[in-house]
Amino acid sequence: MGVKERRERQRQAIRQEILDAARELFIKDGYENVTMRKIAEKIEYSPTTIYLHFNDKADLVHFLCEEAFVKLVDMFEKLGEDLSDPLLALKRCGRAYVDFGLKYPNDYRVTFMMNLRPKTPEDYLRGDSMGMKAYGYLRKIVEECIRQGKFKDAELESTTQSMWIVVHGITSLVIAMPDFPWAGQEHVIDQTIEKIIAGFTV
Amino acid sequence: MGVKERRERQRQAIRQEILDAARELFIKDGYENVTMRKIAEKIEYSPTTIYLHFNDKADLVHFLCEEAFVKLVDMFEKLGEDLSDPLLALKRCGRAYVDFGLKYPNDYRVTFMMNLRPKTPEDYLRGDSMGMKAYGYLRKIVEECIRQGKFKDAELESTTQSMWIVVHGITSLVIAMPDFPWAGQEHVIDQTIEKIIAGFTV
DNA sequence: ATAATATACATAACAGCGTTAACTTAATTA
DNA sequence: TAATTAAGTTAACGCTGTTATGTATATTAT
Repeated sequence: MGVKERRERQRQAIRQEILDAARELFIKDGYENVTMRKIAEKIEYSPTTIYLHFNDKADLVHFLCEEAFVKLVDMFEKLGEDLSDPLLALKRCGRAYVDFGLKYPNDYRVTFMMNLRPKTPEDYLRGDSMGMKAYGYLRKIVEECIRQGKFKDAELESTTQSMWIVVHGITSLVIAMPDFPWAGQEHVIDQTIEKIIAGFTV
Repeated sequence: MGVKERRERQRQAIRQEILDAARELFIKDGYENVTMRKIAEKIEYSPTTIYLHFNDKADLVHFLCEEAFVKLVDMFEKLGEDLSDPLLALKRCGRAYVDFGLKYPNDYRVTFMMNLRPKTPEDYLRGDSMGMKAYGYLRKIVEECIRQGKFKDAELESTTQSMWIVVHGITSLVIAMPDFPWAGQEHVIDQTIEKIIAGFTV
């Protein structure tokens, strides 16, 4: 009586087809230029089939972005292992954040620059999204900086948010204005991260 | 023979009508929810009339945003007058930037978070947009910080960009995630600005 | 005064979008 | 063999920005 299981497998198979097609288009063209019809055409199904697997376009793309952010979380987990030099870990963490955002600009845009599917304060506190999980790892490193006395008189939550603000500032500005005449993009990125850390280091 | 002048006046009058209607809708509903048809209905013209005055929707909204950014530039001009304490001026300048962005979130979104009508490097260097003019004033203050030796070993352009990155990070993140549980929004804003300045202050 | 011209609009339409309702077809179960 | 369930399609709705075409009016030239 494995008929239900087989059907579920088939169901998941086409769901995956949709995701793969959508991801390819999304990475290439961004949210606005991915259309349900184009996805459908790519997998040779009718557009309405997509709605048997996802509530709407925002739902589908949100799922893609979560998949991408898993990679960021993975990277953060590794960085959080060695906290012997938390300031260095923090710097590397910030740099990893920026690099991730620049590697997946469309995913980053949807997650942190567009406010598609607006969230409530509770959504954030639950921390079920990968973006928020990454925030948690950042906080852990900041916590260790404070614990080891590298940051003096720094309050955990607000300091974490300052750090987040800075790496987001870099990422989002470079994504939004890639052709801006940066004074050495690499240099500016590293410098800004270093200086905000220095600002908290007494 | 003032007929041409009168026609031009009438032409400008309806252009202004379009701008006023568009601005009202834009401030209230944001770029995506302003439609040419809604603007047209508001001024009781056909939608196509708008195209006699603006190339397209992006063109029209861009004009609105430039109008708003004039206010930021005005503010910056005043702040740039007294540079006796350039660090304080820089802090106030950063704070003014953020306050402006939070006061006109839709204008800020279009100008610095959406990359509608993508710009070339030359566009930036010409510095004809109000956003870039504001950048110029920021740089002037940073320049004075360096000149007075408040910032040591700081390079003008990259330091200015680091400052811009920080204030943009604050602004864009708060705009994109207004319901995030900030650890005291005012506090986080001021702290982040203060700490990046401190980072550059040896 | 009449005819030609230029300007200011409007109407209708195109091509696309996300999404929903209704229908068909095929596979499974009773 | 009949009833049921699921999968997928077709057609349509109500939008969107934008363009091509037409019309009426005001100005200019004859």
